[in-house]
Amino acid sequence: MTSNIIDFPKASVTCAICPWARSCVAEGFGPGSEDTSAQRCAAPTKRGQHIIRQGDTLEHLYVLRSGSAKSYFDSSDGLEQIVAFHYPGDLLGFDAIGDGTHQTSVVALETAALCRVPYTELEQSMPESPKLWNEVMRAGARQMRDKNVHALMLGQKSAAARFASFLLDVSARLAARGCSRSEFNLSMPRQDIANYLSLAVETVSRLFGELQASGAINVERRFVQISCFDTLRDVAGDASGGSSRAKSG
Amino acid sequence: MTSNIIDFPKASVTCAICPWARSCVAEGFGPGSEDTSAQRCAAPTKRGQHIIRQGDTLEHLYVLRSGSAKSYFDSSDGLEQIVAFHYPGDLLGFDAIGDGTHQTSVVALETAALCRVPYTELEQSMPESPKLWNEVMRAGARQMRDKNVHALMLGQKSAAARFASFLLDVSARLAARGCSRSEFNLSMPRQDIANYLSLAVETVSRLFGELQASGAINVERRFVQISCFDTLRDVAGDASGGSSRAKSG
DNA sequence: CGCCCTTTTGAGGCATTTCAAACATTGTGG
DNA sequence: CCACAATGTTTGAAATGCCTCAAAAGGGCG
Repeated sequence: MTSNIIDFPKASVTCAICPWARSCVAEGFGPGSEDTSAQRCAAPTKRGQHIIRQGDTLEHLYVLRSGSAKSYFDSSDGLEQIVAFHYPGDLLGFDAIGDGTHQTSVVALETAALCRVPYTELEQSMPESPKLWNEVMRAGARQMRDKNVHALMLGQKSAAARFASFLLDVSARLAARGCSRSEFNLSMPRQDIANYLSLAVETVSRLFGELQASGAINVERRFVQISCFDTLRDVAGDASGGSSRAKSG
Repeated sequence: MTSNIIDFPKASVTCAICPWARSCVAEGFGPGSEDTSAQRCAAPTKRGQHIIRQGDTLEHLYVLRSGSAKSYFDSSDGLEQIVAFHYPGDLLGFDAIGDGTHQTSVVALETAALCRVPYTELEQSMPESPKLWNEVMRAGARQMRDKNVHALMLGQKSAAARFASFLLDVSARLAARGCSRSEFNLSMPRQDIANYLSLAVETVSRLFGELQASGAINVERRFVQISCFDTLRDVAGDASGGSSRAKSG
C-alpha cells in the first residue's frame, strides 16, 4: 500500500459516479454535465510528471481526481518554494487567472487522475452557470486562507511546531476524503516536506525521530501512524522553545 | 509629508473621476456605475481603525481608494502574522468568499478612503456583468501570486534579502500608483515590517542601518530614499550568507 | 548485483533572536 | 505651552535554534 486514495477509473468517468463530485469545483460544469464531464478527464499522470509549468499560458484549469500533487514557485534567483500539497477535489491553476500565465508549477507526487477544464470554455459559461463560477472563486478563496495559514506557520512557529502542524494538516485533509486520519502514507519525500516547511531535510528527519521517541507517532519510512493527537496539537501550538518573534503592533 | 498618496475626495466620488479607476476592480460595477459608485464609498477610516475583522460574516468587499492598510491573520494559539500591505486600488476581503467568513483582519495604516461593495449585490450582478466578476477573480489570483512570493521570501531568503525585497516591493507598488519609486514614506511602524518579514524588530532596525551605511538608501524615521537600486536588487537576490535551506527535489 | 536516491545520525558553526537599556517621537492633560 | 506618559526606534552583548558539513546505512530499480 503506497497510496491512500483509491485509483480513479481511467476512462468514461462522469461526475455522476465520481466519488469526489460533492466537494469538486468541476461538478455541474456546463449543461448536461454527466456527458461532457467525461471528455474533460485528462490522461493519468505518473509520479514526477508536470501537470502545470510555471510561465505557461493559461489554457486549462485542472481538478485533481485521485493521487496527490505539489505546487511550487521558482523565483528569478533560482530559489524554489513548495507552496501547497494537493489532494483529490483540489482545483489546480487558479493563480493563472491573474494575468493569463501560470504562476506555479504543479507536479504529480504519485499516479494521478485529472479533470481538465478549458478556461475559455469555462469563461464563456459564466453568464449561464454562475453557480459554477462561484465554486471556482470559493476554491480560490479557500486556497488563499491556506496560504495565510502557511505564512503564519513559516513566520511564527518553531521547527517542531511546523512539523506537527503539517502532520495534523495532512491527517485532516485525508480524513476529509474518507481515509483514516490516524494511519496514512505520505506521498512526498522528506525533501519536499522540508522545503514546504522551510527546514533542512536533516531537521525533518530528526523531528520524525523525536516525535516517534515521544510516543506520539509511529513512522516506517513514509507510513505514519498517529497515536496521540493531543501531543501533536500541543507541539503544533507553541509548546517548544518557539520564538515569539515578530509580534504585530 | 507623511503620506505618499494624495487624499481622495471624501464625498460624491464617482468612478469617472477616481484616479485609480483604471486599475480598480470596482470600476464598471453595475449599470450606470458613475451614479451608483458614489454611494458605495464608505466613510474615511483613520489610522488604527479596522476595516475588516477576522471572523466577521462576509457582507462587503472593499476597495482601497487612498491611504494604506495591512491585513493580518490570527491563529488559534494567539500568534499573529501580517500577510499583506495594501495600497489604493487593492481589493480587500477576497478570502471571505471561501466560506462566507472573513479570514483576515484589515486595519488602516493611515487615513484611508474606501469603496464598499455589498457582496450579495455583487453576486447577483454576476450574470449581467461577467467582466466585473472576472476582475474580482483576477484580483484574487494576483493576490495569490503575491502570497506565493511572500512564502518564498519567508522560507528561502536571509534577513537582509527579505528586507531588501520588501523595500523594492513597496517602491514598485507606489511607483505603479504614480508616486516616486525612489523617495517615499513607509506607512507602517518597524514592528509591522518585522512581523511581515518574520524578523525581530531589532533586526529590522539594524538592517535599515546597514543598508544606509552601505550607501544604498537613506533613512529618516519612516522616510526612505533609495539611491542605488542595483545594490538593493543584489541584496534581495541571495547575496548575503543566505541559507540554501530546504531545496526541493 | 550494483548504482542512485532517500533517510538517518553526529558535531560544530553561525545567523538571528533574546535580553537589556537608552533615546526619540508623538500624544495628552494640566 | 510644558510636563509626562506611551509608543516607537536604536544600539550592544549574550544566548540558541537550526543549519551546514560529513558520513554511513537503508530501499528501489534496472
